[in-house]
Amino acid sequence: MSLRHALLTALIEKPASGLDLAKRFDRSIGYFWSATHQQIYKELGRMESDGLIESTPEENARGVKKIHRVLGKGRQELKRWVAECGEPAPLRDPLMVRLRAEGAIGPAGLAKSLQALREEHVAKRALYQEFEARDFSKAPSDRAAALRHVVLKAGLKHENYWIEVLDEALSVLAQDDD
Amino acid sequence: MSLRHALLTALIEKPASGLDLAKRFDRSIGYFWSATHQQIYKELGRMESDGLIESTPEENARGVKKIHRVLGKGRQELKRWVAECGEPAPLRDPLMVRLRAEGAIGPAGLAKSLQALREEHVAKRALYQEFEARDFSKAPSDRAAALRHVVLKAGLKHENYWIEVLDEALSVLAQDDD
DNA sequence: ACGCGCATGTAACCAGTTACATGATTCT
DNA sequence: AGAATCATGTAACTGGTTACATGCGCGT
Repeated sequence: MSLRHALLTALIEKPASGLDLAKRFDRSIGYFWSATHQQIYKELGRMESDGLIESTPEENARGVKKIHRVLGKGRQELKRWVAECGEPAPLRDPLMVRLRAEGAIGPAGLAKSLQALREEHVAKRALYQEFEARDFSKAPSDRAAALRHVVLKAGLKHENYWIEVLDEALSVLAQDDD
Repeated sequence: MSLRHALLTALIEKPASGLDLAKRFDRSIGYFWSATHQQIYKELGRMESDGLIESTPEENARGVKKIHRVLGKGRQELKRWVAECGEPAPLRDPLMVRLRAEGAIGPAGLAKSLQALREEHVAKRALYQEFEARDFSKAPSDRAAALRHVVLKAGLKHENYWIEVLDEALSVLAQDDD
C-alpha cells in the first residue's frame, strides 16, 4: 500500500496532475519507488473517492488536466502510516536465484550478463554522486533536507552493495573462464 | 518468472514434494526468494503441464504425496534463463517513502518502528554469521559451494546495508527527540 | 484541417497474499 | 474412533505490468 503514501508525500510537497507525478516519479521519488502512469491514475482515483485528496476539475474527462491536492484526511492517513510498524520486507532477488542455479547446473554464461548489470549499477552510482555534489555539498539546514540526504545516501550504499556482490560473483565465475 | 527457476534449481539439487519445497524455502532458498505453499503448488502444476518436470503419481488427488523431478526440457529452460540478461530490478522500498514522508509532514514517531526494524536486521545478520561459521569456515572446494558462499555473503552485506541506513536515519531523527 | 504531443484513462493479464477446504496417515 | 499432522489444493483479492484507446490544444 505504499504507492498511495508515496503519492501523498509528493502531493504535499506540491499539488500536481497525474502526468506531473509520473514525471517526478521518473526522477527523485521513482529512484526508490517506481510507478507507471496507469498505476498512478488508478490510485489517484481511489484516493479521491476515499476522501484523501481533492481533484479539480471534478469531471472524469480524458485529455483535461486535473490538479490534485491533499486534504486533511490525507495528511492524517500519511501520519498514521509513517508511525506504523513496518514489516521487514521479504527479500526476493533473482540474481541470487541465478547464482544458485548456475551452481546446480554448471557454467551457463552468467558472467556476461553480470558484467552488464555491474555497469548499470556503476552508472547509477555515478548519477547519485552527482546529485549529492549538487544538492548536499554543504550540511543540510533543515530536517526535511537531512532526511532526503539520508535517502540519497541509502541509494548510494545500495549501488555499492550491488557492485561488491557482483564483483565477488564475477571473481568466482572467472575461475573457470566460463 | 523467477519462482519457476528457483523451483527448478531446488528440484535439480534433489527431487521433492510440494511441501518439502515449501520447507526448504523456509530455510535456505527462502532467505532470498520467499514463497508460500499455495504459490508453489500452483507453479508446480503449471511446470508439469509445460513439460518442465514430471510428477508422480500423476492423478490430482488431495492428501496424496507427489514427487516432482526435473526433465530435460526443465534443465534447458533453467540454462536459458540463467544466461539471459537480467533487468536491473526496479527498486521499491517503503522505508525510503517513510523517511521522505516524515520530512514532508514533520515528526510522526518513526524512530520507534525503525528501532524495531533495526533489531530484526541485527538478528538476521547474526543468523547468517552462524551459517557462515558452520558451512564455510574453510575455503569451499567446488564451484557450487563457492557460489553458495557468495550468495550468503550477499545476504550478510544486505543486512549490514540496512543496519547502516537505519543508524543514519535514527541519528537524524534523534536530533529533535521525536 | 490535420498531425503531434500532452493528458487521462480502460482492459487484460500476471505474480503474490490470505483465507479456507479437503483427503490421507499416524498415534493414542 | 478421534485428534493431530502431513499433504494438496481452491477462491477471492491486491498490486503491478503491458498494451491499447480516447480526448484536448497547439503549431503549421
